[in-house]
Amino acid sequence: MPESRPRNIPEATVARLAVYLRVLAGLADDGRSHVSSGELATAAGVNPAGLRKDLSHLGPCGVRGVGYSVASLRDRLTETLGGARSRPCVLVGVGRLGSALADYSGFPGRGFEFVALLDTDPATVGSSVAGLTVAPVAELETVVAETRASIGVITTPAEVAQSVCDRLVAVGVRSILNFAPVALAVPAGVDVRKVDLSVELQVLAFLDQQRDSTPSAVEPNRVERVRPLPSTARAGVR
Amino acid sequence: MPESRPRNIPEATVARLAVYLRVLAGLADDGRSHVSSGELATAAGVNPAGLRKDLSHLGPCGVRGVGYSVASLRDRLTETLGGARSRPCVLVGVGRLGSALADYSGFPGRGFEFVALLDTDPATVGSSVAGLTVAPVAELETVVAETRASIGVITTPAEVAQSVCDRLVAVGVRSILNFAPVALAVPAGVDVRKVDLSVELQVLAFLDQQRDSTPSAVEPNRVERVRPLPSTARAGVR
DNA sequence: AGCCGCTTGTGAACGCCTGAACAAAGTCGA
DNA sequence: TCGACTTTGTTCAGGCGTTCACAAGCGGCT
Repeated sequence: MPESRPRNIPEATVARLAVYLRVLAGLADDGRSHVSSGELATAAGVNPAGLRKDLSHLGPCGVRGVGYSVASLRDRLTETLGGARSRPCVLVGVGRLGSALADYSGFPGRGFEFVALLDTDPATVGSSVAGLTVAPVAELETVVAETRASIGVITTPAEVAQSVCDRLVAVGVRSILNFAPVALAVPAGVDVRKVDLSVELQVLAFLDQQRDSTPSAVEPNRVERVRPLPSTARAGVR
Repeated sequence: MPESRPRNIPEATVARLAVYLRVLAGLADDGRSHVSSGELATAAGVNPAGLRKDLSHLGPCGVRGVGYSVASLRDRLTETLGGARSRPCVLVGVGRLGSALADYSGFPGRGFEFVALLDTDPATVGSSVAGLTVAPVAELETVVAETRASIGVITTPAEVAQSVCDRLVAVGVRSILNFAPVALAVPAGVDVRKVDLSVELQVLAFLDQQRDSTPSAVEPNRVERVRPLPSTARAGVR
């Protein structure tokens, strides 16, 4: 019985599960054997009730009156998130952002693993980044076919992002993480997640400006800790 | 009359406004004078109706039957998002990710501007990144006071992120963008946005795995183009 | 000058996610 | 062995965001 019943887990929940997994890894290193939902929630920066709801998506995995077993919950999350083996990822565009991301492959058990890095710059091609040798982007089709990569990461300039995306899709990549500031057009059946670092800063700047405009806003809200959202977190006066 | 009435714009809308602004800048460079909501929406990767709703938050700014004036809408978005002047940002942790971000300061009119880069590594301190000289992190308090920075960006290792955050908050920074994989604890009145690159990849890996587990899922959904969300976009079979 | 077509702006419904309160269950102590 | 406390798992209501669909308004053509 490989997968039990988690047929449809909300995307926001999946993102939080990954956070829980990281916290649990830290707790395991500290030698902890059990955790309560409250402690785990504060460490992850979420609401305890929400955490329990998230965990309920993969069936009962805690013991009432005691809490969650760190090791077993960690293993269960690892299995749910990453499956048995890590999925191979290809990264295109080994600039500063690209090489920083390549290092996130870090330790296994995360569900993904970089198997190839591609770039056009002759000065970068051939160099070693995160234990991999950078290959020329001209070999994209060959590399994807050999590694059977199903995930592509685009950290190229915006001008070439769409063409790189098209080539990735053409050779079978159906999951793409896009850091280029463009909206990629893809056929049905392809997942695209977009991360826009510039937009994140602009949003923060807007909130900062808005707060200055209203020194003491009408709502004296109080929040003790950060209240994370799918990918971003906010807390404080609005 | 500086600000008209946009007292409370949803955060998700603000993120999209930043995207629209970038698209408009490109259209202006191409010499376009007017755009329809449909064209702008496809370029930004959103729904036309949603785009109009987003724009409605800052009052009527289009002409019925014609569309939006590229230049005037761009100016209006610039004013709304960034205000009159760019807000000063301090970045702590000039690694690969940090230096990549520093370059995003790129051209002005984005609402933010890096005014200082800090790091602890003696090899990095003193070097020039994105036109700025990296200062030692020990001078954090002095630098923030001199530059009156109100936004802090944390691209340090996770171990020191909380202490850096505490120091930033102590000297008056009330908006923080956190790239370290930890949940920062901050007092009320401080905004924290978190970007977790590792989680993004894990979510993508999960979706990829889930799709493989269900070759032909129960729902034969069809989507022609990417359907973006606040910070991420997805499209395709689930 | 009047009509037609196009586009914006807005109102309402749908669905999702979040947050809180309640019941089930298991353990520890007596 | 029984009771009570602790903590999980679930259910319910509330809010937010997105989407669809229609009315209002403006330009261009005849």
